[in-house]
Amino acid sequence: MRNPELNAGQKGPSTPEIAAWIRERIRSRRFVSGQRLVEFDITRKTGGSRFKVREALQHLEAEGLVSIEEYRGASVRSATMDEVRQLYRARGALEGICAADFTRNASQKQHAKLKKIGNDMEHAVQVGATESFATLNAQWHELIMEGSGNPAIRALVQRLNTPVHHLVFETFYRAERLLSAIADHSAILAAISNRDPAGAELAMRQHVEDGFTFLMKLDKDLHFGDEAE
Amino acid sequence: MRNPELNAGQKGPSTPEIAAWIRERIRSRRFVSGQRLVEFDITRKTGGSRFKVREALQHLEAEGLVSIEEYRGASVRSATMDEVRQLYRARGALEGICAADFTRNASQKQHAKLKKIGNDMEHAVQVGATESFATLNAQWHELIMEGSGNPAIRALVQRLNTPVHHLVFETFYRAERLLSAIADHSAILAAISNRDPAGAELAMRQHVEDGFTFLMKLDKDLHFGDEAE
DNA sequence: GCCGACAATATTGTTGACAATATTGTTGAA
DNA sequence: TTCAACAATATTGTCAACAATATTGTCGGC
Repeated sequence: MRNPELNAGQKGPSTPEIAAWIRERIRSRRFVSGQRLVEFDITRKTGGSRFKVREALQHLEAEGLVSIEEYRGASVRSATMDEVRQLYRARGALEGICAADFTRNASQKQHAKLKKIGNDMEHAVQVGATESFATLNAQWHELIMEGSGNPAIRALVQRLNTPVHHLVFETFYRAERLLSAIADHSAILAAISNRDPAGAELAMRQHVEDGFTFLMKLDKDLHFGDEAE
Repeated sequence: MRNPELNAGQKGPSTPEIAAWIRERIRSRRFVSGQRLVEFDITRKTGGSRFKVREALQHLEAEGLVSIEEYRGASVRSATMDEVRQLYRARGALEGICAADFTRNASQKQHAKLKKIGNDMEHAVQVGATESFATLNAQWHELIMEGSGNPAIRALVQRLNTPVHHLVFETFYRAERLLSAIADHSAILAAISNRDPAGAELAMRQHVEDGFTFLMKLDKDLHFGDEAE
């Protein structure tokens, strides 16, 4: 148990690598909400120096993933349900814009690819391949943001997603949601194909906000009887 | 010239204070785009230790205001015009959402205050009080985000604004823009008063995007003949 | 005079030690 | 037993010295 899990050559991992390591652990729920992130532990487990670990934590704080208190160090930040609602509202607006801009700016190739991913997703649902559905879904949304010519928004949305990932993950194991997502995607694709930016925007926003509604229901089921804090 | 400009008691300024000091200088164009921020200089001028200066710079990097390269340190990041366009597009979407939500959620008091600030702005234009117009304008937009019940979006927009502040600043010295902004605000207020969320959203988005159009024209005038980097 | 190689300086990255503070454990009395 | 005061430990914040790298200045050859 002495060897670090992260080993980048001789010199130890870089600050971004450490940040990514922590981020991944938060995503995968190995670091849970509220858990304190002790510098020394991370130092040992990643093999990075304390200085770099500190830097990494600073970055994560700026991203909103952890919160740092004086003399108490960093801990995993938990988004309240209301915060998640706000973030989803923002995401809906931003991805809506991207859908509209995709309609205007995307290349023929990107249009084709979007259609293909959509088909693959339908197939994944029929087969029941949940993980590949999740991957495809992420690709689908990424593609729309990419084709819209708005890398800045894309980066923004990526950040918005991070603090709520654990919940999103659960979503992909519910068949109802999968089917409804497929239907939404078809509607969005139809609007895009019809060169209807406003329609695409509206449909996309609805899709994202429905995602939140579903999430909220799910959360009620999962954390039934949890006490706060 | 030996005394630091920033003096917080005996122990020197804190990390956030240093960050704010740098931020302010970038805003006011005393640090211009591309300029390198040498740690030692900032150390001397603020009175903070190098360690804290470093931390402050890290924070600013995460905010997107400066970029840090290995062994070359921090320099003021310049947003390209296309980036500014994307940021404004995002801002339009987000503030649009806020306008719609303000219509639904804001208190009577907030409605009244919005109206009052609007009147004050008109007055400021008539008198030609540019600075107070700028302040009021910021307050006006803040109030809408506040009354919308979306603090997360508010924080997001605040970030979006920072990297383009120098340009925005110039805007407030052009009478045409001031008048057009007043007109936009009236339209937005009207929609809000009529309890028309969709109308408010549309008007707000248009307002923000018009701001960008104006900015772009302005930029062409100002940097006429500038060579790129 | 102009250009490239080398030396000198300046600047940043990193490490380790120490100080300040919080957290935990222990003791003793009510 | 239970609680508060104190001591011990753990953890983070800060600093100063050193190493690595970039930038600038200088010299010699062409």
